[in-house]
Amino acid sequence: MNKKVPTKAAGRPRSFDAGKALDRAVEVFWRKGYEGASLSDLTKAMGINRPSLYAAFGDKDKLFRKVLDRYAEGPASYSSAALEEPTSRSVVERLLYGTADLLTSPGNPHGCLLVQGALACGNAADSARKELVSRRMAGEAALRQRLNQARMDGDLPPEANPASLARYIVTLIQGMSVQAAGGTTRSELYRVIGIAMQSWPSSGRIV
Amino acid sequence: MNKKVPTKAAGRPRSFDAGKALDRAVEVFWRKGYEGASLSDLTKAMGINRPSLYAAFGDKDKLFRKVLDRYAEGPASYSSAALEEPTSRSVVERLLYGTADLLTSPGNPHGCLLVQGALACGNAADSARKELVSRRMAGEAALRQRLNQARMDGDLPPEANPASLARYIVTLIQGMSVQAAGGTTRSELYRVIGIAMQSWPSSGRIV
DNA sequence: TAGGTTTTGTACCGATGAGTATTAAACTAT
DNA sequence: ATAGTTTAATACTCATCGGTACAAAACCTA
Repeated sequence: MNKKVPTKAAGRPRSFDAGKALDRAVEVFWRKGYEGASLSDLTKAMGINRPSLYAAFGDKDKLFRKVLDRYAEGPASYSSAALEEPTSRSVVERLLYGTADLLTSPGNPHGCLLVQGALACGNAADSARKELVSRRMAGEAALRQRLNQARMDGDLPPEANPASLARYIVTLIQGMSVQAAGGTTRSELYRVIGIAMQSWPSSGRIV
Repeated sequence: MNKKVPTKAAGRPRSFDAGKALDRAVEVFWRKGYEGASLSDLTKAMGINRPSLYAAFGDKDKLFRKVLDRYAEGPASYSSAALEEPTSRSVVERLLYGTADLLTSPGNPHGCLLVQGALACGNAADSARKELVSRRMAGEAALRQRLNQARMDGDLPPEANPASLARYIVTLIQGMSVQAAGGTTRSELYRVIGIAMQSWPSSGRIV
């Protein structure tokens, strides 16, 4: 009954915006990776003290998961949205160009959090690394399913291999992330995409 | 004059094989990255004590450079060798398949040291990160030059863009490295290469 | 055998890592 | 006002980080 307005919970009120703080954490993990982001880096960027971080977000690992969720719903939201494009070609193009834009957007670290977060690391970060592997695989699976449906719809030729095509696109995306981390510009990535899309079915050849 | 045989330098002889120890260090950095590889990891794998490591290889950063050199001359030597193939197409195919093989070779970490070494990291590893960016760029430049020459030789059509083609191939290679780190198998990578090569000039379309 | 030189092993250094105990402060409810 | 509850800030914990001092050991030359 009294649920909509949360009745102003008791106790000292939180003096910071948890959402804003989480956004700052996203940026730190994005630029430095799980292992390279120290709690001092995080608390400094978030503008809060260490115990506040632990009270609000749990330990470093839990904070990282929340950061990944936030990333998926924020900067990387184009990714799931792209799957709703009408044709397989437009799905893939929106995915590729959207990625290129995100990877080179000024004000953000140049790279993809799911790749930069942890590729190779020490034991302490291994849980985070596995989480990233799992999320990358989930993204690939979603694209594969979308391409599978496209083939059933006749939007891709019957000889096309949705699994391999999805992997091809994801491989490009992850490669672009490494490229962007090394300073490759947006227009350079666009040219790579232009070449890559020549392999796409229905523009001529198939797989 | 007396230079060929080094006259058995004075002092207590080194009790380990520096080359073998370096190979172990390659493996550790390859699997854990610069930041994730602690000196304890390294000395343990190399079978030597900490002061021996510093005496023989310098500090962690210097050791890492030596590891990168060793990697280039050893596991990644196919890379420079590929540039000597007769046609641009065989250059690129040898590069791609050689990479897929290295990335999925049993007994080695699955991934490329130049990518796994450090993508995003804390301040302490930033020098290593920059070194890797520079080495990746050097590899791309070498391929670009080779493709440039191919175009001048008529081995690539005059409308081809060697810079973009080189970047496309390198992007694929780096993407495959991320894929391999996530468990993608060799045959799956082969299928990606098969799709990717459909974009290559002289098999039909151009750029 | 004695002196000089280099490596080895142990034990340490200060700095920083993640995580927490504790008390003061700021709020609500009675 | 007073009690109960939650957050805030300081200051700490212990483990590990990269790097090194020091003395014993193992070699060469003389």
